[in-house]
Amino acid sequence: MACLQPVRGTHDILPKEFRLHRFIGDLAASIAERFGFEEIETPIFEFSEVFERTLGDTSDIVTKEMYTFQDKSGESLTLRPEGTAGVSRMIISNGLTQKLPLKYFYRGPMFRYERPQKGRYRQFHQIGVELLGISQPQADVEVIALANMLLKALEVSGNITLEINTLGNLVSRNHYRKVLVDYFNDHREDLSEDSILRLDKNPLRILDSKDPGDRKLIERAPIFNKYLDSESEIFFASVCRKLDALSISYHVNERLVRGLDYYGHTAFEFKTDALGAQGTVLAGGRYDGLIAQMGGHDTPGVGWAAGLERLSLLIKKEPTRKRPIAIIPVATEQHDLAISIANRMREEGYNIELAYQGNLSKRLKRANRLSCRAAVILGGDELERGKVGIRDFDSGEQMEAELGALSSSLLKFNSDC
RNA sequence: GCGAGCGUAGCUCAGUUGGUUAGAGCACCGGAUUGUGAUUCCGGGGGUCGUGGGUUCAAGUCCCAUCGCUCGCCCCA
Repeated sequence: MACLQPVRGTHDILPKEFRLHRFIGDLAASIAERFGFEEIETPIFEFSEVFERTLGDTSDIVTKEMYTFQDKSGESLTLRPEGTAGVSRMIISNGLTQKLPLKYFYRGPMFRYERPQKGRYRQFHQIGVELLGISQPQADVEVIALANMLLKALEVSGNITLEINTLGNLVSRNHYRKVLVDYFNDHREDLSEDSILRLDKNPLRILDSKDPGDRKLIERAPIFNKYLDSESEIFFASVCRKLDALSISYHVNERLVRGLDYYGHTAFEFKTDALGAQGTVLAGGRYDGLIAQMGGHDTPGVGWAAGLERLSLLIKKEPTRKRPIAIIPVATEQHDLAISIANRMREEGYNIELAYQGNLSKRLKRANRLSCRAAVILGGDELERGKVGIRDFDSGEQMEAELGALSSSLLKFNSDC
């Protein structure tokens, strides 16, 4: 029986949910297009090195969180855990750094070997954008504005707030890290077990700790802003000023950090309180060091990604779709006619449900259940006079129409649901 | 990987201190109505009670293991 279950953390996407995914994805693609971002797709697996190289050997991520396996030739492959590394590899492989700046939108499944939680799965789906080749704050603001516009268009429920922070440039960040490590070392005995480990592996992440004891220490911890050099300061101020100019509201969260070394300057997250512990709906930042770290020419980049599963949980209104019209033969004698009328109407752009089987009552019942707007009823008596019945499911009225002028008679039944 | 809670029909759930043949609503299928949907009435199919083991005269109920789900921790690229 175990084999008939989906693998832990994966799930089937049935039509209702799929419509929602497509709605979000299509809307995102179209808004991205307004900003000049073109949609691309990279493979859903890469040589493991693509991801390992970007992550370094530091964290749990490589050992614990990736879907890594060997293929038949012995190559180590990894199902992509996120989009940026693949896009970066694509840019290097195709020599696209000749044509900077590059603006890409992508969507598709991602894989992480994690324990499932609310809005968090082993196979999940993301949309994302990357803007490469621009080291000025305009790029950061462009991608944030795009994200903001998308969330607004989606009319997502829950209080979504934009939190933003700067991680500074490399010099500032190293300086701050040193100060932070010193501070926490002085209070080592008060740190949680997890955070003592983080002190060595990833000290900035302590600022994100949920442990109440840690949080007290964090409140009094040195703040990043004070250790920014002037370049970092000017950069962040410029991002904020431009957001103000666009009337995009944000909250500066000095504790907002990123785990990996290639991140710098802007980091941002759109968060909601409606999803428990998994409150980040859309997150991104500047990753100027990434492409160089992967072995390409030093190329700045900034982008974000958002999970469709989480976004879906926040969508209030169902996406609409065109209601179909049913073509219903009364008896088997009309089946051939029905299928040819159905196809003709489809060629003219109508959504047509052909009633395949059952008596008239059942066919109508089924058409009704499929939320058809109307039914074209093909009965022997009417057809002899060159007519068909048209039943309006909303009003309950039924009228006759010329078979030859069917298409125009159906025009008024174009509606969404 | 760690912790807690939960697994009874497609869905939501009931099932007494362990006691005969495991129930309801919704959904589905059929009929009333073989040329007219939603309403109504009548009927029907569906379950190895997540799985395996144990205790017991007797287990959906108690115990152990395992799988899964949910929420949280770690991690969050």
